[in-house]
Formats: sequence, C-alpha cells, structure tokens
Amino acid sequence: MSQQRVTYTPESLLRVAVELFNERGYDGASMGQLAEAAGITKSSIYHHVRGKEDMLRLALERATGVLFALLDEPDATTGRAIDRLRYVVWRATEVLIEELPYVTLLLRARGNTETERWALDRRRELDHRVADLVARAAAEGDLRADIEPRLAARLLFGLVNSVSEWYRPGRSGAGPRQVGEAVAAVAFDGLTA
Amino acid sequence: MSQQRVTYTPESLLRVAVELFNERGYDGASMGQLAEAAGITKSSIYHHVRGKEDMLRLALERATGVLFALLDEPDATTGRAIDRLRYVVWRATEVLIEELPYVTLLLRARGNTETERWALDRRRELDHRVADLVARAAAEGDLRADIEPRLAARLLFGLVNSVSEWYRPGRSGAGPRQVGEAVAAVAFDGLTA
DNA sequence: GTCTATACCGTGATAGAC
DNA sequence: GTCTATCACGGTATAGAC
Repeated sequence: MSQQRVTYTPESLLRVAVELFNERGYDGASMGQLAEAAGITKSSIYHHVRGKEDMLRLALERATGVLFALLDEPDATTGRAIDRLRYVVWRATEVLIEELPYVTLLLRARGNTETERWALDRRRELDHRVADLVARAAAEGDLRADIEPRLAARLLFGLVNSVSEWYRPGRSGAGPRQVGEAVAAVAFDGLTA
Repeated sequence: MSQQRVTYTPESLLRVAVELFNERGYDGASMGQLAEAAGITKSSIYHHVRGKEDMLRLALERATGVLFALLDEPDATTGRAIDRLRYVVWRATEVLIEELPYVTLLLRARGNTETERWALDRRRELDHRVADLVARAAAEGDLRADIEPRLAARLLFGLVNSVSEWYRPGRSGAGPRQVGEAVAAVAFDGLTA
C-alpha cells in the first residue's frame, strides 16, 4: 500500500500505476487512488508524467514492443512454419508472463482513447503476422484440415492470452517456461493422454 | 445508434446497456452515452432501472444463470469424466456465444463493485466445479500426465472464454455449434494434423 | 520534488412538470 | 414514460509556495 520511497522516476511510478490499472481497470482507477498507492499527492504525479493517459501510453508501448521483438527472433523467422509457430506460441506465453502487467493492460484495451486505439492497431498487426504463420503451416499440411486457419489462429491467441487471466507471479509451481511449454503442448497435441 | 422505439421495458433497455458496457467497458460507459444510445434522456433511464449498477447486476445474474444451468444438463452429469468434460467444454462455448454480451460482461468483471464481487464468487464456484471434473478425468487416466490438472483446467477455461474476445454474431462462417466443436477438438486433440 | 489550494468539468442520480 | 432543470460529488489537471 504505502511506499517508503521518497522520490520517483517515471518508470518507478509507472510500475505502481500499471498495477493499479490492472486491479481496478484503467477507467476504474483514479489519480487519487494512484496517489495513495504511490504515497504522494495527486499533484506530485504530474511532475513525473503528463497525465493518466500518458502512463497508459508508456505501458502499452512497452507491451507491444516486447511482443514485436519476439517475432523477429531467429527461431521465429527460420525453419518450417509449424516449428516457427510452435516456437512463437511458447515464447509469446513466456514473454506474456515476464511482462505480465504491461501485456495484461494491452489485452484489456478496448479503444476508448486515442492511445488505446493506437495499441489495438498494433495488436491487430501482431495478430496478422501470426495468422500468416498459421496459414503457412496449414498450407504445408501440418495442421488438421477440419479447422480453418483463421479459426485456428484465433484459438491459438486465445489460449496464449488467457494465461494473463490467472497467472500470478508469486504463486507456486510453474514458471514462465513451464507454462509456455504446457500451452504449446495443449495447443498442438491436446489434453488427452 | 438512435432507436425508433417509443417505450422501453427493463429487458429491452438492458440489451442496449449491455452492448454499451461491452463496447466502452462498464466504468468507461456513462449514463449519458446510454441515454444517447437508447434515444431517451438520462432521467428516463431511472424509470426502468434503479441505476447503472442495477443493470450490471441483471446482466451478470443472467450470465451466471445460463452457465450453472449447463452444468446440470444430463450429458454433463452422467458418464465417464472425460466425456462429461468434453461435453461441458463444447456446450459452454455454445452457451457463451448464444449469450455473448452477458457472458462477456461476466468475464470482464474485476471486482470493483459489490455486484462484481458477487459475480466473481459465482464464477469461482463454476470454475471449481469444472476443475473437479478435470481432476476426475485425470484420476481415471484419460488426461496426459505431464500437465497437472489445475493447469489443465485453467487452459481449458482460457480457451473457451477467449472466444468472447473475437466472436461477432453477424460475421460469416462458423456458428455456435461449429465453434464449440472446434474448441473441444483443439482442447483435447490439438491443432496438429 | 512534493506540497496546499483550487479551477473546471463530467459523472450518477433526483425532483417535479407534462 | 419521458421530459427539463438541477444537485452533490469526484474526476483530471494546474498554479504557486516551500
């Protein structure tokens, strides 16, 4: 709740803000609540950032940044489409967990503000690139034929992104890598023994 | 946008409200916007419902209602656990699509208000009942052993619920039944050919 | 770099006329 | 059943002292 810290940088304040945004929703979170969580007054916040939406922008830029970066990694750009796809699914899950608060915020953006609409555009771009990979894997005959590639891509995204709904860093067992492996295993091979 | 309708019932107003809540988010949607979408003034809204949160309550009651009902259907309560589970996954997807706006609202509830916290409790109850089914199927040896049942249950929910992120009623191809079958197919057998 | 004080606006909600 | 008029409140943001 209350912070010991005497001074803030934009980054350290952003961390507090993003956590609050995820707890209450961006619209549901007020600058008063942020001030309380940060242990400073509302006015002081404006010394570090331009305003509420500015913090949202910084967070969404970070989230889209890490996701685009993963698509350019060597294992995502070389080899058979099905293998690249499997790597992307695993790695996207891992990245999602590593940058959980930021990516969660991205996944919840609804397009209410200019910043959110920009982020949704970037997300659509990401989706499109992965959908291409799915289509390629399907064309190479490595995906089951009874599910059309568009639908397959959506289910893949859904499975990966849904991790943000329940994963909590402190808690127990599976880390980013293990969850990523589980997601890829279920997506491609299914839950059945 | 504007409505021809001269008068509203609580139900018909609720439909407009839920659509708006899903577009802008519950917190992001204002009574002024609802008035505009409904083609009446803010004040008139209060003739039909007690207020904003009252409409949220009605919507979330409906969503939890249909989901609980599905768990009591014959195919969900008799037979081998793996078969019941497969039925629940397929049927939950179908119900989610049939009641898309209401279930979507439920899936986005974050616990900001008393109503949302009540809904989250009910959802946890639902999750628990399905998780039990997963554990039973695992105990009967019908689920792969390298993924623990808790995680398997979460991925199952995630896959089903993620449909609310992209499914749009008017659009093309797959209907509720087909999507439900695809979700169950991917969840249990995977995407690989 | 943070504070107090305050401007200004949109919010959910109510009263009472028609 | 819907309207106009209005309310109290909390929202983001700014000014200026320390």
